[in-house]
Amino acid sequence: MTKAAGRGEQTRTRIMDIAQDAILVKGFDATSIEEIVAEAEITKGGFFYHFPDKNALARALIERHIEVEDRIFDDLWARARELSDDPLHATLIGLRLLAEMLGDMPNGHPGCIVATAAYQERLFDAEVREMNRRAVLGWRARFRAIFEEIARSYPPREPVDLDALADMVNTVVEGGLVMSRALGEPKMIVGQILLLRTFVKLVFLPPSH
Amino acid sequence: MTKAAGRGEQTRTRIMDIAQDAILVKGFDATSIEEIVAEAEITKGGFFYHFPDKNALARALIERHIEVEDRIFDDLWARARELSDDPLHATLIGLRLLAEMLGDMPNGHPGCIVATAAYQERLFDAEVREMNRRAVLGWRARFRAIFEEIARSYPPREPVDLDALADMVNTVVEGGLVMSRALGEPKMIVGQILLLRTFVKLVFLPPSH
DNA sequence: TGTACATCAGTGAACGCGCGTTCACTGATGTAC
DNA sequence: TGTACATCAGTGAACGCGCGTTCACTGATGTAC
Repeated sequence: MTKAAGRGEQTRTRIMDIAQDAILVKGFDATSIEEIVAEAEITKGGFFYHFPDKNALARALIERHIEVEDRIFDDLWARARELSDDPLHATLIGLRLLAEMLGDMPNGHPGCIVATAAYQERLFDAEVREMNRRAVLGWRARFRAIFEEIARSYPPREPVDLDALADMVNTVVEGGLVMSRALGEPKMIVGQILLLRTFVKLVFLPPSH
Repeated sequence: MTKAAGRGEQTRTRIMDIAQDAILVKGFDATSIEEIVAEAEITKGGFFYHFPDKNALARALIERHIEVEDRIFDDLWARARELSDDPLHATLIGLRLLAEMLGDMPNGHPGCIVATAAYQERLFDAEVREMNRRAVLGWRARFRAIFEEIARSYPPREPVDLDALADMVNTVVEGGLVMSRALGEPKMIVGQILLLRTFVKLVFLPPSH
């Protein structure tokens, strides 16, 4: 649509980028408009030209974050599907790609705005919380469809709730982000995703020996 | 040690309880000293009699939270060990007890202070971050010992990194907390813990048929 | 048993600073005629 | 092609309010003699 973004659009994006980096490190409240505009090299008034108030910035960030995350999942599973037609093997590849992507991020992955919002509930209005909820439900539906397809070809060796299994992907991502932040070991999340991959393999793949 | 807590000790504990509830809902910054002392029915001055500054409150909360969480794991696995001498079955029982405990919490589990701190890094000093790190490493060591014992009797069906598996317990707890908060479904975390239990079973238990 | 002093657990008023928000104004770019 | 006007993307100064922190003082409880 917008081929070349205008000056305003560029500034708006710059504000959001700077704000996101800071918020993921310090939290929403601890990130002042003052420091954002200083780094963006505009004045406070300029900020309020782009966003009616600070909450509008939060809403815009969450909205964008959800879109980006959706696109990442789309891309990874599309690439995985190119590498294997079998749904199970494609998903095992997808999980490996996901682990690689999280491991390749320089000085640690950014963390998840959705998680930040979840732990700072009262800061945001009902609309934001609902956006968050629908995003998580969307991820559930996405992975549930994938696991359903797998289960048709590979009957699970133990009864598993496919919704729970679908949620598990994001549970491990979110939990892994929290844990590797707390540990100060950005690579720790890679091992967690690969372990989830082993679990998926064990659930669906028949014993080979 | 302190058999009957004195008046001061009681007030201090009340402040911490009130603060913890509020912080888990709104985040640290969004929780003002003013609202804490209002609910505790003391004045601001009273707060600063107990804590030199607001960061000292955060440190005390994290310290206490880690102790409580340690005790919970101790208790659950001790009870599980009473119910089965076999390390694998005891752990499967322990995970079920953990799921039950998280599910039984009225109006949702409180969430994890460690996670809050992880996402609000810059608010806290190096000491707090180090406390957090050592707590997570402690949990890793605890569960690694358990899984090592299990692995001696039940050789894993797929090669698994025991440190990663040990971390997985807390990854699923933390991730489950984030996800069930985002979803507004407090029970969702129960399914995630039970799914982890299924994984542990699949990794160690030989095929029964 | 009564008195003097010290410590504990606060009160209550004041302060100042940062932060979000407002608003009148402005230079540059785009559009109509 | 030049002029008039409108819109865009801000500037810069001011405001006010909440929040963390300080501090002098105080009533109740504990301890020494």
